[in-house]
Amino acid sequence: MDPAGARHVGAVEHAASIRPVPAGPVRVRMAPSPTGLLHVGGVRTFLFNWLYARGRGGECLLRIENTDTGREVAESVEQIQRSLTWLGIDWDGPVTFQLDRAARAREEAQRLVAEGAAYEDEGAIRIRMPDEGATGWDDAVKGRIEFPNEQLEDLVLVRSDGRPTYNFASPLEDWLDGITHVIRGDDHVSNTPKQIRVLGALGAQPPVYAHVPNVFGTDGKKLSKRHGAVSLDEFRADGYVPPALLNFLALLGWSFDDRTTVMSRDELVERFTLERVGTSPATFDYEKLRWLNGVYLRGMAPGEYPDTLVAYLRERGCDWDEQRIRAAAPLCQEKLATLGEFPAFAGFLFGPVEPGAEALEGAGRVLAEVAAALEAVEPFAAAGVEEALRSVCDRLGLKPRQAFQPIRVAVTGSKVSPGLFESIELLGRAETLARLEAAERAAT
RNA sequence: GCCCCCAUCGUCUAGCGGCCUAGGACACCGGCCUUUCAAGCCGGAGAUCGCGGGUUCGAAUCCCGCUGGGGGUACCA
Repeated sequence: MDPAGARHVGAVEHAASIRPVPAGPVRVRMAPSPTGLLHVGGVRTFLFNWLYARGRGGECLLRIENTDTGREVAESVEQIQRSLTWLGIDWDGPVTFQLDRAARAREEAQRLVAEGAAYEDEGAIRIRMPDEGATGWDDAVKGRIEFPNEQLEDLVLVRSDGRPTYNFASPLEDWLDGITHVIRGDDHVSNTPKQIRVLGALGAQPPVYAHVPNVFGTDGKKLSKRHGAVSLDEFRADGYVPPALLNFLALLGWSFDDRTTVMSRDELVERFTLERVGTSPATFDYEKLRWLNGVYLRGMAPGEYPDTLVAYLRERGCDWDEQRIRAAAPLCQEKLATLGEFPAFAGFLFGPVEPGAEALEGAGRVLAEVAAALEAVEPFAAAGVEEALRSVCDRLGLKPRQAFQPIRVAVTGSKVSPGLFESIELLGRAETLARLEAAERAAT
């Protein structure tokens, strides 16, 4: 035998690994299981699918991998759709369900039995796997991967109760749906040779496989509750905005170059390639997401920010006066990293405050002087307020830094707040004076 | 056990043999600005490229081994 040929072990089984690059349009699929809320790690993978398809005029399907039907499934499915839509990820055609093709799966399995590629075993149907050689593929992100066929067992295609298994249903559907690229999590690598074999038995060409790295929590373990928010819903509730999350997620396992971080949805679509997807798992960095969210919040147009803020607060069940929220928005836009911080930061504009006595210590005089000065300010606006406050400082020989802090605490109830003058303007003369007087009493 | 994958600052990453005395970003530290907090600007610290062998004139980049982590090994997905 030709020694050169013998060395190419894979060649023996290449019938199963030949994978010409599909010539037609790209078609990918996002395949969540309806078992709960959408997990950010999974969403990141869906995002890669979506970016890939949208970037080359392809299609992106949404397929629910359900094995069990249950009442909750419908809710979960809706939840998934709502979350993806919120993020700005859409899909083509109707949502499909794996279970809907159970009958077709059984037919195909029977066909395989008839052809001798599969056999019945205790009521189940198993596929015959080769014992020698190897099954491999050229992964679009990881390169060539091969598994010795002796590792492949005769896997069950259809359970004895008639339901197809995942490793049968998934490749079958990929084939039926004309999926050209399967972009999925790293954890599916070892399923791939099995699925390639299934496809081969079915007489189908395998799609291009691209296994993208998983996303881990801060301890290097699987992302879970104790790391913080994990579902899209939680991030939404915390006040993260879609473009920021989308941008952040895209950077988990993918990069455009050595210096670009902030990218719009369109830029991501235009720039995303599987070639630039990395191979090692990424850790979800909440701090960086927070920073990026702030970047997007600050970058919003003057009209967009208040709208977004109001919508967020309403969604959260907050019934504060809309006009006031809008008026407060500009004071907060550049200071908040998430919308969720607004209530704590600007709440003093919507309800009573309880200044801590320590911060007011010895400030009775300043408070009284400021109250008196504010009586005369006309009109009662930021510029006039500032002028009044500064002249009190001059008169008492205090540095603004020293004098403004107790005033801030008296008026906002906190040492950290939006700009003092603007805050006072918004609060109005009557309320400001009342708070100043209350604080003055507490200070003495 | 066996099979497969992964391994660059704390984190996300750039790097695909010489451009690297390893670049950027978040976080961190210091300064400026300043009514607080942010933001912004300037500067700093931070990686013997997991370890050990090779290959090469030259390796973070290629090869082998090891270690560590992850995944699979189901009539789970």
